[in-house]
Amino acid sequence: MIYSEIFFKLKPPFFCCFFVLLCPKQKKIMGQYHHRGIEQKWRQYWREKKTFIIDKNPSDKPKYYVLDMFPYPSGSGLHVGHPLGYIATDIIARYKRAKGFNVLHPMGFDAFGLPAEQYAIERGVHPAITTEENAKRYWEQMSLLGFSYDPDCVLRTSDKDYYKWTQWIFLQLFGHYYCNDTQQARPITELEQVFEAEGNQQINAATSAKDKFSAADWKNFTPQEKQSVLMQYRLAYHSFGYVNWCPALGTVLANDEVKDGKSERGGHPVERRKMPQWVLRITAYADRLLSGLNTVDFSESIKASQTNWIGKSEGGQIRYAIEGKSETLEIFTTRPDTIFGNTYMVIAPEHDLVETLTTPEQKTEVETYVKWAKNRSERERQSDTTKTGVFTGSYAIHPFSGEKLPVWIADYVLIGYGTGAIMAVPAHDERDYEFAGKFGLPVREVVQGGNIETEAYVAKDGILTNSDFINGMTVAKAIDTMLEAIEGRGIGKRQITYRMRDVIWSRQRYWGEPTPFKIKDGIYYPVNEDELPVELPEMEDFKPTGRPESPLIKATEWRHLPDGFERETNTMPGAAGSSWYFLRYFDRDNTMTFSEKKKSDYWMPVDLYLGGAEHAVGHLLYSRFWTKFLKDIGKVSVEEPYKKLVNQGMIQGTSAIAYRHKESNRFVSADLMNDTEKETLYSDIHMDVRWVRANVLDVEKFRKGTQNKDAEFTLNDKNEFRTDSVVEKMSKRYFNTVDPADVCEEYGADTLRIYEMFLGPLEMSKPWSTEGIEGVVRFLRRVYSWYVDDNEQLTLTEEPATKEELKSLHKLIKKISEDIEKLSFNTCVPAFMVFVKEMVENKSFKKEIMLPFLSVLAPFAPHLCEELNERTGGSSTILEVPFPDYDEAHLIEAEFEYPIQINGKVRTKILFSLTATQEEVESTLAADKEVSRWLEGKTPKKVIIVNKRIINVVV
RNA sequence: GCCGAAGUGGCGGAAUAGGUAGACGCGCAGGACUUAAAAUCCUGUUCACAGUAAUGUGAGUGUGGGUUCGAUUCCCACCUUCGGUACCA
Repeated sequence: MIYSEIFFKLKPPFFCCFFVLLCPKQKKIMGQYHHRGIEQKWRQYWREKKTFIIDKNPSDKPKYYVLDMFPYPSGSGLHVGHPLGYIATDIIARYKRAKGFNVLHPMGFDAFGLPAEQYAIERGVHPAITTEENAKRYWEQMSLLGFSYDPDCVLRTSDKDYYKWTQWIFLQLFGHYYCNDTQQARPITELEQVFEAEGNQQINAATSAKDKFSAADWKNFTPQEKQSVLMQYRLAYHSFGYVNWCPALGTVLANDEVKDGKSERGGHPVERRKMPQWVLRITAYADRLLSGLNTVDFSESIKASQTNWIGKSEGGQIRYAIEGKSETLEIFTTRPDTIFGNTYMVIAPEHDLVETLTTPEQKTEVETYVKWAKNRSERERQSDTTKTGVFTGSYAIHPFSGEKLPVWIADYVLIGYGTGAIMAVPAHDERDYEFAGKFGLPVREVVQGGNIETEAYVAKDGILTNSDFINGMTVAKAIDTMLEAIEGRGIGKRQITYRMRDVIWSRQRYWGEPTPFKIKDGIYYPVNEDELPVELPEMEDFKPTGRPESPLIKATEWRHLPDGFERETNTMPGAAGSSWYFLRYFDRDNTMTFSEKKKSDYWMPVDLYLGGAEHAVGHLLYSRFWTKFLKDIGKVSVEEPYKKLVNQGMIQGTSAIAYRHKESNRFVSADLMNDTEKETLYSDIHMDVRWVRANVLDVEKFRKGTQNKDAEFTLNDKNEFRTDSVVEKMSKRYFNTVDPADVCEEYGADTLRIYEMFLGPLEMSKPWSTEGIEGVVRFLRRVYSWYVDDNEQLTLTEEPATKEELKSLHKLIKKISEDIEKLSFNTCVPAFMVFVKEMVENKSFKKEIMLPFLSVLAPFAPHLCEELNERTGGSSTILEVPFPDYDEAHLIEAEFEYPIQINGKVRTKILFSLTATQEEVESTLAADKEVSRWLEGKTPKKVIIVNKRIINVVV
């Protein structure tokens, strides 16, 4: 096409000479690497021959399960940042397969949930349609990169054959409680039998129940009462409590979906609101989620995030009597040693005792404060930490000194943590110190070591004072002694508290799994298993209602059942489908069970799980929790779903910033002004990165691509318009996205695969830049022309390889296999480059070398290697060609050129046999001219020889 | 504040059971081919100083110390950047 354009523009005499000149070149070009034809051909081959489809039945072959976190198919399609992890896992998958493993490498779509639904609402198109379109587009984009996903595994969490089982698992959670004695989920029917026989006094279970009852009580309960008691034990339960309500999204959100008081998605403000909700009792599994971390291979930062999120803290729960009242106040503390420094009490504004404790004199003040505090948004509360509070008028009695302690209400005490009440020890807690200072409450030092005149002393280091029977003890000893004393007097107990809350599992949104329940007379009845799935009704108007209720409420026909029952209308959160999808890939079409145990016993756990660090707490905790539960009920055998987890770094975008005058439509080249001018006189405008190369804007492309046709440009003295560049998240909104399909078209999929690996370590974040991709193009071109000459003839010869050639090859095999195992893909690329360069330079065309090389390169550049494998006579796909093993025999060296250091500085190099003795080395060194020059006549004190590394002469 | 990760040429980054710092690639400079350009190939490229040059000398992996024959790698203190998290008692 390019040539023909030139032809038309040329005048006839030119035309002829150009044509003559072109001919030999044309021929040369024919013998060059053309990625388009090759890559298309092999993609088609793989598809038609079903190369990537494997038998999912258990076999004798060792298995390897390599999994990517599946994407939610957003409307913007993939950008070059997404495939980074997919390329890495594909290399692993192809490598392991060639190493003889039975490899499962699936891909699917996390299609339900908020992002997909928001996109649909913005477009005004039904989410079922947008999801379908987007998933299709993702799949096409992924196919371009040559990923070896098994097409028979592909699943969507929004398919009813899939979400049937999401609902089924939810019902199992509903049907079980957690027994703390056996540390295991048990059927709720067992619990009913116990209640029937002996009440709940002896039950040690994970529960929100506070009240104790006897067998007789149980029998007297109404059916509603019985159900509401059981709800307090179920692992999936319905409750009424404070939740994160986001009015803009029209739904409640889980704690991990709220960041800085705003919704993670969209950044809308979030309020606290009391609402009925479905909740999962993940806290029952807190300890197992924590201890399981020691058995898996996750990065330190992920383990740390999860540990922090679970937030286990050990301490004591202490009951305080209230002066003149029968009620008691329960508090939780990790510092019972400081109890003699306790000078007042604080309860949260939402605390149950607020009303009881408020005296008539304080009533108005308390009501005003509580109302103010409750209406305060999370955001305000977090950004403004100055202490506020109000006195209730009541006093608690110190359990040891008998002192009267004023009870205050303050919003620095959170209802969601511990008991929602604290014993305030201002001398040894920063928050209490600030509060006491502000409201003139006494500060009493009980641990020596700080200066409480100026600040609270919080270190757990010092000797107890002013503390009766624990005086003179260390903090650690005092904590233990005090806990003993509390238990001894029966005023409290040792207590472990978790920061992690039970997770709210209902959303007032359309695009999710319907929660499979029917309601009648206030009782929630699970839908029968044989009625699953409860299908999501098709609705024209699926938008949020704006009220705290699901849009499904409008599906009246669907909702009202003929037998007088009403369907639950809340749907499940996006995290539901992703909590177990890894169990479905290898048994996608099973209609009898969610995942056949025989198969999961073979395939689970996932050997390598790769994905973004943003799922460090949410998805990873939920899926670990579900796996543990499914193990408890005997449906899977693994305690942990992922053996090894790696987070790939983000590929950021490099945005191009142009400056437009604030008063006019004039853009000024960035090098023509200073930073102050940029800030004060100009607005930053993101330019589409496709218009910019090396910080210079192509003004013509801008004019063609923009709506802003009247823009004027002030160029610099080189007639260029320069932009500034900023590294930030790759996103449509910043016009800095790069489509992998464009890169594939221009440079090829193999090039993109290798280039993304070459950019740097997998786990590190790095900005995208196309500068440098040429190096990879040149490399692949060189590989091609090593096998195929300018006349499209194969170069390979039958001649036996030399010792040196075999050594280089086996060094490469060793390096590549070791580095792939370490996931160090970036270091593989230079090894390939050096090897090929060496072979080409030495004009080495030995089949003995070139055939194994193809297998080694194939995981990285599958299309090219398939092509060359076929041309060199390979009969099967390269996936079936075993990855070569290296042979130590080829790697043995007889001698080594040692760098010679004199006093730690390298001065020369001398070749020694690896068997040379210390004496031989020393005498050679003594005779060496260069060495003696540096010795300046002195005798060496010591000669250190490090085998195959270095020789250091110490003078 | 707390937790985690990371600081190496103009740039992306190599090298850590302590052993030649800067592999490989980009960029840049020079050269070959070409009437010319593109493409391709070759050479050089950490910095400073000296020399016409080959080369030589010194410094050098965020900063300051320490251990060692030898430190990018280990130890101590600090600085900076990024990510997570935060009134969690």
